[in-house]
Amino acid sequence: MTTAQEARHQAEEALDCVSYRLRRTARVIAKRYDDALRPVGLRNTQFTMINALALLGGVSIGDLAAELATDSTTLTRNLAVLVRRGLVEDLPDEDGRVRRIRLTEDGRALLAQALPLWRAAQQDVLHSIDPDAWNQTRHTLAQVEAAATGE
Amino acid sequence: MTTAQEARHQAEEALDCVSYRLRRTARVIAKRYDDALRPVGLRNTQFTMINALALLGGVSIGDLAAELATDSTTLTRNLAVLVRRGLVEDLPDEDGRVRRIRLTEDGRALLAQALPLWRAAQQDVLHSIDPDAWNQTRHTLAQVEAAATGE
DNA sequence: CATTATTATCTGCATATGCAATAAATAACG
DNA sequence: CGTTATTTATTGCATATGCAGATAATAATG
Repeated sequence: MTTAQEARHQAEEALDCVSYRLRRTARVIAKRYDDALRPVGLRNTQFTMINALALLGGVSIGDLAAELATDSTTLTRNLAVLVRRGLVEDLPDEDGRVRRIRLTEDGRALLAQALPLWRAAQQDVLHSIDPDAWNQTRHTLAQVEAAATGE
Repeated sequence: MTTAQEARHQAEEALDCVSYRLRRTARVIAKRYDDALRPVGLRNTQFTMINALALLGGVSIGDLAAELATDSTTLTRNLAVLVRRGLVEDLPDEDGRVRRIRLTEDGRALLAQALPLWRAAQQDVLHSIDPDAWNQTRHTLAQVEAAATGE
């Protein structure tokens, strides 16, 4: 019979969906970091953007999007929130199409406040698993990412 | 000196953020599955909800939210999209506060169409890594999730 | 049984996400 | 040098996400 039992079996199989598992854990863990960063008024994504800009100041939106593996239209809007708050500024480039993005002094100061909060959350999460587990997982994540984007 | 070099060092450290890595890979992989499911007009999250409902028909929003580790307010809105499309129906319960959610016939039929598309994407992703890698990663994800929610 | 507490869901608000299409500017070409 | 192609960024649209607060209904209490 291919009806009820078969459908049930297939649905159970699909619970192992890689995308579902990743999105689910990402949601749960993001909440953890969001809680940790709340005192400085930053969310996960914002912390990541600011942190990346601390390393790549003066980068274009396209390059930053590639660096963070984000869609550039998403990044445009996410950055707008930080610009509105005075944490980031976007300056014109010689090339009239390009905007150069960089941290303001306020942005850099807030990042300094956020880093200890982030580090506490990070250590908390890492302490919940075997020391090697995160290295293996990070490696696997990088592999599936490369395969998904590289083809 | 604790200024430029130190700040740079800390920012590099924060690139290993567990939350960032998970969200990033989840984004990339979700896109992969979204592409695969586009022919049937379903997105990742919708496929997951419909699939869960194939197993847990007649469940309440709260229970389904707990099952999917999602916020119930998010689920309320995500389900509304599926109800609007006639894939899901929500019926009143004896308890006047509770809504019983279940698939419609159309929803069940669409899931049947979606499953082969999902399976192709899943196999594609799994083939990009070592056979054991996903088992290990899934285990690690479950561990960090449990630690983050259980405390 | 009336009052209070708890529970289930939904709304308002803000951010996050990406596709399709647009606008603006530079680059390439003939 | 003018036309066409390409590149960079933005907007319109729709879904995804969760916190705070509101609403409605049941449960607990005295």
